[in-house]
Amino acid sequence: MTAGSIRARVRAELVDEIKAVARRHLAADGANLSLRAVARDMGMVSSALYRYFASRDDLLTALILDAYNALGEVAERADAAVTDRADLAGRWLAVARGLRKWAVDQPHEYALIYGSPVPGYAAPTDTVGPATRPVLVLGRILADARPPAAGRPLPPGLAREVRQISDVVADGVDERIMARGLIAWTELFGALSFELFGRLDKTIDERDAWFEYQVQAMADWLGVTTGGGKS
Amino acid sequence: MTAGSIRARVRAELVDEIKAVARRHLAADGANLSLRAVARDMGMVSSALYRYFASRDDLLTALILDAYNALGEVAERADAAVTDRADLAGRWLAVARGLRKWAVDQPHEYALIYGSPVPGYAAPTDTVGPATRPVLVLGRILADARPPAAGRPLPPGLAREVRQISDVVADGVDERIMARGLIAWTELFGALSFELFGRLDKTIDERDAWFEYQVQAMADWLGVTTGGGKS
DNA sequence: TGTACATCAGTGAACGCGCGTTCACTGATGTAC
DNA sequence: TGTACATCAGTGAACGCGCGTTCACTGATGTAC
Repeated sequence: MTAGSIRARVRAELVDEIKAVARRHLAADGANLSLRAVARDMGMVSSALYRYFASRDDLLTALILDAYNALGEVAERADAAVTDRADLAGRWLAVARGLRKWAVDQPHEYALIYGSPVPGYAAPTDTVGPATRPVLVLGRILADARPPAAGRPLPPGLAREVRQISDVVADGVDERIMARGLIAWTELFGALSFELFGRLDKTIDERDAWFEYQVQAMADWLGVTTGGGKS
Repeated sequence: MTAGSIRARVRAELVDEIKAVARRHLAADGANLSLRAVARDMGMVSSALYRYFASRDDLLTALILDAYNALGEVAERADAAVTDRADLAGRWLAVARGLRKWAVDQPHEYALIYGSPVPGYAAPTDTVGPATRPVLVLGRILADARPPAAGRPLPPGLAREVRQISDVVADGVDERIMARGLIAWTELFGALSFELFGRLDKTIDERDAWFEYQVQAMADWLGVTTGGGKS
């Protein structure tokens, strides 16, 4: 290994450490993360951070990108871990549980990507790719499952758009199926946001059971029931 | 009218004006609202605001309370406007549309109450009442409708909690019905958050149609179908 | 109706703080010959 | 292997800014008798 690569490695490690410290600061400051506070925790002077990130927004963007990628990877791994590839309810549940575990473990990173947008911050275009990674997993499940297309037909304009999504993520599955998937997806993230943003406080303490019930209900509704219900 | 009441009225009007200006500032600053900026817009010196609000957090709390109440009122009015009280899908749809209209019209107030929690801000307990106002409307619809209880049974601990909710808001309706309602509710707010927080950008432009499709699907699923579907 | 006093709204200066970013700099680490 | 130079990491001071909150104050508006 050449000397140059050492410098590069140290640099990469420092970038990682800065991001780790910054992630810890998300809890206290939310999206108005303080560069100076991060520098203090790093034992550096604030201007030194500019060797690693061009601006505060750049650091924030890096955190956002990492969060999307982490979440995407969680979804992919959860799906991949289901050995019976035909068990669609199983795959949906595994992905849902994986996403929730990640979100509960790093609530502030979840808030960063699925919470209210940061005022004055515009995400650069290169966040688009990683942002769609989790949906790709949903798409793959639908594409493999091809559950019966049920429900109301979509109005033409909407149908076109949903089909476009389906073409990209779900191998062109019927738009009613894709719409179902997106609705279940919306419910899933709605559930996560309710739980993490405090809407369940003093109302539902049985968080695990409630989440489980919700995603089971959506699995049933998706038409991929495994018949595990008692009734 | 006595002179004292004039002073009180002027005072109340100023409080309202301050809140209105502050609401406008939510767009730019989000939850880290600047007292000084509000004072500037009011043509006042910043310390003058302390005649009306004890602190910045107090002003924020007032905005949050107003937002909850406004949303609650919107839901109540939308429900009340449906003349056929037995038309449960109609009532659900009316409430959903009303909530969405409000949220789309004042996205920053929506973000304030349904977005990521403000770091360092703890909502005082008197926000609890207004916060539940919208759910009460859902409860009343379920209580009037009593759709067939379908779906999986709830595990005992969860069933107890959901029943408690049902007792408070839905006249003790069966917990499976209440759970359905809550899931639909979660989907509804998930849909609003997706739309308002940018998750639909560059993916679904037909916002109205998509929202309509989603809440129709949930209405059908709630078991309160009016049979309007073509298939 | 008029006067004496109390209440209230708003001012302006100040405190102490933290922030993002720039810039000239010092030393150490790497590269080329 | 040794030297001359270039690159890079990190420092420390500074700029200019905005913030929430306190405090003594001035004048106007209300109240009591």
